[in-house]
Amino acid sequence: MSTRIAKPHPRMRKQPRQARSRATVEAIIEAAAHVLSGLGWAGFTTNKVAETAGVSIGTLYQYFPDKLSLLAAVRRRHFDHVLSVIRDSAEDQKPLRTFAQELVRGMIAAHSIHPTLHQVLLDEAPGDRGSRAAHASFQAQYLNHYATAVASYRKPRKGADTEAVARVLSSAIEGVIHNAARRNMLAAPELQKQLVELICAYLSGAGRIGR
Amino acid sequence: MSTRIAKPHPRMRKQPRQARSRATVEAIIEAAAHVLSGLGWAGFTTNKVAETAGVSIGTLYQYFPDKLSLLAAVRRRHFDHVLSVIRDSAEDQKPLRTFAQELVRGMIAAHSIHPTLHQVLLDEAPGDRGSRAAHASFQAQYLNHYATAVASYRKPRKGADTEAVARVLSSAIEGVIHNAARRNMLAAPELQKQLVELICAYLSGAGRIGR
DNA sequence: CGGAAATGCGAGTATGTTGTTTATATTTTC
DNA sequence: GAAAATATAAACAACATACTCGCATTTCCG
Repeated sequence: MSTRIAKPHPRMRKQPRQARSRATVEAIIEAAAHVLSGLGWAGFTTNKVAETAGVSIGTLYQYFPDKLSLLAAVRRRHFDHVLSVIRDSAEDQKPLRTFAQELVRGMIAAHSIHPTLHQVLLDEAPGDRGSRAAHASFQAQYLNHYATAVASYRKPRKGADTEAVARVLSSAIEGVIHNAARRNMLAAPELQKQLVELICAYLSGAGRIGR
Repeated sequence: MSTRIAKPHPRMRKQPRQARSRATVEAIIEAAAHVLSGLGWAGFTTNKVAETAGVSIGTLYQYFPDKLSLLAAVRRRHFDHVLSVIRDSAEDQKPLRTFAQELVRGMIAAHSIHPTLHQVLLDEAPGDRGSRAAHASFQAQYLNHYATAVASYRKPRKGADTEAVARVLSSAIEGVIHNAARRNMLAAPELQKQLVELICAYLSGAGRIGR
């Protein structure tokens, strides 16, 4: 009984056709994000992901041809989420403080699900060879949204590069949130408040003496 | 908690007595920092460290009983360095902007040697079992120096927790520097300038409207 | 010198990890 | 009820790596 398993293209993953399998795939990606966030890239093993998803290792390999494609799926999902948060915060013309509050609230919420996922994705995990364009695109959009906000809330000054300001602002926010996540302090209201203060103070450009 | 029966961490298996061996040990620690920073905790192998140090693996194990003791040595050295930078920046009574400039310059310099070492040490590498007290002590001193600066430069306000402000400030600075290190942008003068701006703006407490 | 101590070497080993496959079992569809 | 889709988990093969051991080389010191 030779199983006539058609394996014409081993690099193509199987498409989930029934509802059951779609749920399985979703569970796998969710578990992957959880493992990645909790154990880091070093602890990100396919077996561990399958176990966490409550699914057999064979099932995982039925939908993801290899480890990296699974990582790519997680990355895609998370980046889409974060991008939507920034986009929503900066879409209308709001007062500076309102913008800051919504942004901070959204970012904290996004990182509360998988506290260190963002950092792991950026630092530890290997950049995807398969979709390098997608990664660059995310970075560009990410910065672009910040730059838009900076441009609209900060009066133009001589020698103040908007892009540089956007980079400093975004990395400062990320740093604070990442640090808080490491201490399980994301929910602290004091943190949220001070982060808003930081953003408002920087963008309104105070503290400039004799310059 | 009573006395935890931790087997004392053997710092060094053998004490270097001659000048040659002292140089060897130094080379090993330096190489370890380099590997940790460049390859991360996952790429931190004893063989790789020995190779980088231009030293045989056997020599390494003559002075460090195991991998973790080597990590501990790197951690000790780096933390001492960073602490001294903060201490020096905040020692005298200087104008806010001067303090910020010295702090930023020092931190950038400290991270220019091994760009991502700090982050790897905090995030990826396992917390040392042998000297958990030392680690906590570093964290405490680190925050304490920031808190001192915050207290002296920021007028007390109702409901503004000094410690929370210090934590936000320090993590924001770390975030910016870490991000810049990842892009090899640590040397950019625009970064340095904007980071100083951020610190001054936040500590001078501008941007507060109707509160 | 010259012997002893200190230092350095690096192939080898033992032990584990992990991505992936495969043969088989169960569920869904028609 | 049969074929297709989906799930299972044991097993494997390949690789990685922390650490040891026997020996070579350098330094010390009378």
